[in-house]
Amino acid sequence: MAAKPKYLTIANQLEQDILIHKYQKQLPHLDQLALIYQTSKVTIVKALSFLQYKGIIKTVRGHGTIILTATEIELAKKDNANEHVGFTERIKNSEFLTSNIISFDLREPTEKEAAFLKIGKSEQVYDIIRQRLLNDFPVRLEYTIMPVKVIPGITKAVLEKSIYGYIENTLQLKVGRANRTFRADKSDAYDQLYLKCAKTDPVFEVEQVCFLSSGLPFEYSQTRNRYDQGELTLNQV
Amino acid sequence: MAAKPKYLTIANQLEQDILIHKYQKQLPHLDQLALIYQTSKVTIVKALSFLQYKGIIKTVRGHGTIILTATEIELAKKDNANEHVGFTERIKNSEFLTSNIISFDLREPTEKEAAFLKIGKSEQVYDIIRQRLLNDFPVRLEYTIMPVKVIPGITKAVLEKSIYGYIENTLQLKVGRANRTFRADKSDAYDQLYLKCAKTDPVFEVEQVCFLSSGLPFEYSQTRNRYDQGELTLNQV
DNA sequence: GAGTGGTCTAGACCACTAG
DNA sequence: TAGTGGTCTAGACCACTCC
Repeated sequence: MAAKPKYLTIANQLEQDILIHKYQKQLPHLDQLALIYQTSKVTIVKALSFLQYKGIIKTVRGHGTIILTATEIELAKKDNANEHVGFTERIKNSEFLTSNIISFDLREPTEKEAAFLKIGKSEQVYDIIRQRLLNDFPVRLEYTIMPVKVIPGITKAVLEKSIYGYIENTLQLKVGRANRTFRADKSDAYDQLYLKCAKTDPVFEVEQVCFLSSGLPFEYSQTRNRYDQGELTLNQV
Repeated sequence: MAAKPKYLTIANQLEQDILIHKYQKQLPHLDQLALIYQTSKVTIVKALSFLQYKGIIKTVRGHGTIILTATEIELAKKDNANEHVGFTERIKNSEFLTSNIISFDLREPTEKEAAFLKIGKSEQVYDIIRQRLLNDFPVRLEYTIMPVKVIPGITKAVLEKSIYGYIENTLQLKVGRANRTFRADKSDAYDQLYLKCAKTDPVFEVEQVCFLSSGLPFEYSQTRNRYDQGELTLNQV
């Protein structure tokens, strides 16, 4: 018995069929698909709504289910919004991402940080600055603030590995939602030093607040990306 | 009879109830909600999955439906990814957005443009450069390329009003998906001139390809935002 | 094991598109 | 008006969490 729900199995099968051009511009009718997959209409609808979400098809009420053009499907796959989730820790395929800890302190939060993390002014936070290198070339500078109360026991050893791994495996906490803001900014002296960028080079900044699945904020961070090493692509309706 | 499907009506009602703290940390069980709203369980599930998508609740199989913290809900509402859809034309509440046409020409596309727009090298395109001002202050510089064949009849009068309005109302075409890439870049001489920014100021660039609902690409554009006037916020899981 | 969310069915009916 | 996608029901059963 497949662990996957039937509608996902059907969605994946349909996706394959679309990719090999088994269907041309349109899929068969819902009833026909229900017959083909020996299932009910509602299940087919669910499968199709998943494919629509993925940017592969488009349903038009009263008309039919249209397969998007190859160009649209191709671009939809460039969407990397989810790769920025846990951006701090994500390692891309076979690339060599390393950390260089620039500083690691304990202190009280600023007013802004306390507000973002919903903590009192006297509750201590870790103040972590890390340089991230991709194949030995600096790509990001990360300023991370975390409340000690929420994420206890961070050490240099943890920072050198993965904070997220520590949170999920050692502390057995689950990471939930995140809120990220992307913007351009001027580079400052630290950027120039640690990103090896010119004085006139901008940086691509990602400011984020991350929550545990319990709803507790556990990280406020600012990531300064070399402007030639970070961009975000979205596919939208 | 409400034009809205029942599950949306229920979702909106539940959202209101959550906002006025009618429920504390958790919603009633599915069966209970089905009873309350005199509907079937599946409809309730659909309503909840919509609220989950909106970032208001979180369903946990085997446990219940949890209301996210006020902080999370608040941040979820800052997501402005969809405001960047039709960014070129969207006018914010009661703000005064105007256009200043810097140039408007017809020419053949570059190789890159032809590739993005899926047209031949000899098919003419409009080449439009517009400065956008918010309350008389320059905020964006837009470079827009459109194939004449796809969007015929563009004039300066159209540009001064709204290209999207012309496409949808006059040409009766429907706008479909868009693919956008956000990045930081150095400002160039034009940015400095038309965005009134300093030589060292960066710009926040949005590069996009837009499609008609038919799947035909109709616009390739690069929008250069003053770095203090444009940012993108996403809320993710 | 009790409780709760998720999936699935078969069929009715609604809403929209297009000729 | 015919064809097609969307919603809805009532109830069965599955999958997961927590005690």
